Amino acid sequence: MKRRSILWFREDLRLDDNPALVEAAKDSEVIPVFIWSEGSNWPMGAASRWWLHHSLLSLDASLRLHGSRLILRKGNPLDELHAILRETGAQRICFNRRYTPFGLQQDAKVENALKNDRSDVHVFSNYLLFEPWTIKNKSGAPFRVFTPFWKACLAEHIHQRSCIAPSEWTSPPLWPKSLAIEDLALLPKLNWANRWLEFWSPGERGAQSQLKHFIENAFFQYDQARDLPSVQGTSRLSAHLHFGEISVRKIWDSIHQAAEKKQIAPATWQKSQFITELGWREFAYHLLHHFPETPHSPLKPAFDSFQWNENKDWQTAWQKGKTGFPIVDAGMRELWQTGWMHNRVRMITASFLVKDLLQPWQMGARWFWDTLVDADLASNTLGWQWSAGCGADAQPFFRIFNPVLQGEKFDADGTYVRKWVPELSKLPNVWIHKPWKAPDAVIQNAGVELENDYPRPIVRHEIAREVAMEALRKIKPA
DNA sequence: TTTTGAGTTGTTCGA
DNA sequence: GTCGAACAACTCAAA
Repeated sequence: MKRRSILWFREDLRLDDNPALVEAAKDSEVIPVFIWSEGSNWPMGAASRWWLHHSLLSLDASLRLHGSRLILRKGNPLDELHAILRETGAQRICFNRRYTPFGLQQDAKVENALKNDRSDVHVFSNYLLFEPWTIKNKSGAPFRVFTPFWKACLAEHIHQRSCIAPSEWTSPPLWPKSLAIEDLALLPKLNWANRWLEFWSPGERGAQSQLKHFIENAFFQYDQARDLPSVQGTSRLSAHLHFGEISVRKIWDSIHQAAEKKQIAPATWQKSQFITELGWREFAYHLLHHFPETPHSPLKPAFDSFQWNENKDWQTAWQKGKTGFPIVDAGMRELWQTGWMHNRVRMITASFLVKDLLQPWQMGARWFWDTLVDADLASNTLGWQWSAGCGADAQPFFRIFNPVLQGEKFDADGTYVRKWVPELSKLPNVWIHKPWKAPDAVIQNAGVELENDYPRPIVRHEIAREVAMEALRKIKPA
């Protein structure tokens, strides 16, 4: 009898460069399975669930082209895997490792339990370029500064061999029972995400075409364009990467090839800003692994004593994009309307919440977690702690962004603000980032009535900055 | 052990 | 408008 293998999909919703699939298909019938489970202390946010819903549909469609299909289950993963083993008589289970503290822990439990039951378990690594526990500084401790971390990574040999999907594989004579996608209830109940398919193409095919598009149109201009939120200068691969619709190795390889074609040396393209961004993703997982409390606690303990000034009205204004600062409001509305926000604007809105409004960074992190289609525990944590100044790169005094300056610098012609804050669209460029300073006649001409059509600023930045500086000075050293 | 240089993406002030 | 220095201050990483 031919071997029978369960291929357990999680954050690797693709067929290409999927070592677990290659192993599962080796001389074996393949049973692809996805198990929806909500046991984690960071249950998936609403926007990510929307993405997952569509990604699973896409994965099932790809599998069906191979005469296969995706078996959907929900509940405790170990129980479900046991049930499927019983139902199908499979003897092997293959999966790719996850790297959140919860994911690693759960996978270890599952792996041990299954091995104890004499199942044949194969676990692979391909979510990251480097295992978080292999990179160490000269004292053998984890890095807390990005630059030496990434330098140490690049000095390592990168195993960049991708594997390709088996051209065909066999299916079992009978499929185990599967839920319908609707049974997982992943889509939001409100009609919040209805238009998102206009913005995004979840799934492996969408991921690959986005990568191609990025390399052809934006990679070589990344340094100049990545900071401009009105321009498609970034990769927009984050959600695809998070769900493993494309592997980071595949991205690395593709850029390698494109650079080679232009005769750009490895030493050069490996130092490019975009590759460095991949490095930040590695660093985020490095930190999350070594400091698993950081999704809710500051890496720098001194910040435990920081005096926040919780204010529900301000939090709501920030969430809804009604702070009176156009660049902040544009970002928050882009987030709400598309499930995504440009990276530059993530920094601006985060700095504003934490420094200008003195709201706890954890509150912002939770909001992003729920509303971003690319929500990733490692990157979200790193980003918020960086903005708050309590993380791996503590320069809190230097990181109080001026929302007007940032707007004028990175959205000079106001295109981004006009798109997401249309009530200001008729304001001339000079005033687009500071409508409260515009002369009455200009405001009237633009058809805006401050307070009714668009709020006045909920704080004065110059004062808020001083207050934040004072609060930062008061932090007691740990 | 001590010292030294440096740290993703800033802002403000004064010349 | 542009430029460089100062801001305020600490910890990390390596020599």
